[in-house]
Amino acid sequence: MAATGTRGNTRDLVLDAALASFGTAGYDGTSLDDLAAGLGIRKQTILYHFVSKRRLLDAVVDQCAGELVMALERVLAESRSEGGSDWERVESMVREVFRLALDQPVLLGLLREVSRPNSPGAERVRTHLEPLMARARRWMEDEMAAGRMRRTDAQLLLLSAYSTVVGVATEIEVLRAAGVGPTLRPVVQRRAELLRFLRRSLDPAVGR
Amino acid sequence: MAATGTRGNTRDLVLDAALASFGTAGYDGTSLDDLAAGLGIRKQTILYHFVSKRRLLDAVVDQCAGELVMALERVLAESRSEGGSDWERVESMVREVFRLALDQPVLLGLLREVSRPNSPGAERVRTHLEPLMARARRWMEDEMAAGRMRRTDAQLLLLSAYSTVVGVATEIEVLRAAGVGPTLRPVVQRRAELLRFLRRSLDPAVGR
DNA sequence: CAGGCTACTTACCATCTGGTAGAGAGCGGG
DNA sequence: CCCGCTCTCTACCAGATGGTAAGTAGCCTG
Repeated sequence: MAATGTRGNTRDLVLDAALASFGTAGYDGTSLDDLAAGLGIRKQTILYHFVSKRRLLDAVVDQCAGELVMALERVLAESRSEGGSDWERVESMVREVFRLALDQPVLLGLLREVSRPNSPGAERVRTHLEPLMARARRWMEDEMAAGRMRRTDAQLLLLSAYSTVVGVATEIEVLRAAGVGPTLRPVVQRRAELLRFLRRSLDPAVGR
Repeated sequence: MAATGTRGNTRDLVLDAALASFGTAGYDGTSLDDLAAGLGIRKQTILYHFVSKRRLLDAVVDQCAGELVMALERVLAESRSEGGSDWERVESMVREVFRLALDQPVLLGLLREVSRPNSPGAERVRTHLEPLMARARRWMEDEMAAGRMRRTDAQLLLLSAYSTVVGVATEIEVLRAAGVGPTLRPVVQRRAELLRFLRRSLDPAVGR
């Protein structure tokens, strides 16, 4: 039948809508019926593509994590081919993450939702991010050993940077709740703070 | 009947349990049945004291906001009687908020839950915090006008500080999820960063 | 001791939840 | 032409959810 069915894009539509809903209303606050209704389809169509609600969340997380990893991979490759310094590489990664976060605010919502302990999907997001983190950590520790990076606790630094990004989600919402329009300034400020923090922690060429 | 009923403390027990559950599992993730079961009472007892689930959340928010306001009021009074400078006053307020947040991590959980847009209770928390914010803002603007405080956007600064505190909740959870034990260091670091940020923005006696 | 108030209970309910079963439409290949 | 595959639908369900109604035990007061 498929009223609007131009091939198999229903799955993607569901994925997008689910991302938005999970990111704003939360997992528990999202009902498959509402989700389906919003798309003009029946809940069973969702369950056909994604077996269960839980697996729908998994799929959403997987897609987002995939996008993130790809984007970072791309930036990393560029920066490497341009032969930038460690610090320039770190900076371009941070900028990319913030760009991604601002382009798709829903991503931040999902991240926030999923970074709650005991949240379904928390584990899954961790399995996605852990290799990324481990890799970054190893790289940083190598650079530290080679004296190209200032010595510090790599893991703690990475986690701190991570939660700063997640914190941006909170901040945007807080600002909107306070009636402040979608200002770019606080976000830019956060980014500047994070970069300053990282630079102070990592760049051996910076005093103090 | 009242099996354990030593006067009217059931209400408070419910309030505490609700705070913990709302703060960790979220509003939608909390069921009155589970909440009651955890206390060894019947759901209807909860509804007797708090009419509806929604109003239970309101009561929890009210109590927490009340505690916060009282704590801040107290610190403010102390600092004033000691005749500290503006900057010392700001610093003691920040320290108090962080102390409160670390003493009762559930508070941060609730704040996080409730600062989500469209969240029931978001509006209520705002009505509690708005007068506080407005007051702080007026005070700051007066101090700025008198030249005792560096000129800046007071509201944006306050909101930024607010979301930093909420962000601490995220950070603690992220760290625990990453297997890092309950370290105090990142929190202390955040506080130091916030204080540095505020000092740079406000204290006319600080360079740069 | 009757009456009412407080605190909590059991009984019950309408609605919503995620999920199962199975039918039907379109379609491509043998 | 019909079989089988993909996709979506209707029909249905068991359990959970928030909430209502009404009862009951203790207790204070007139």
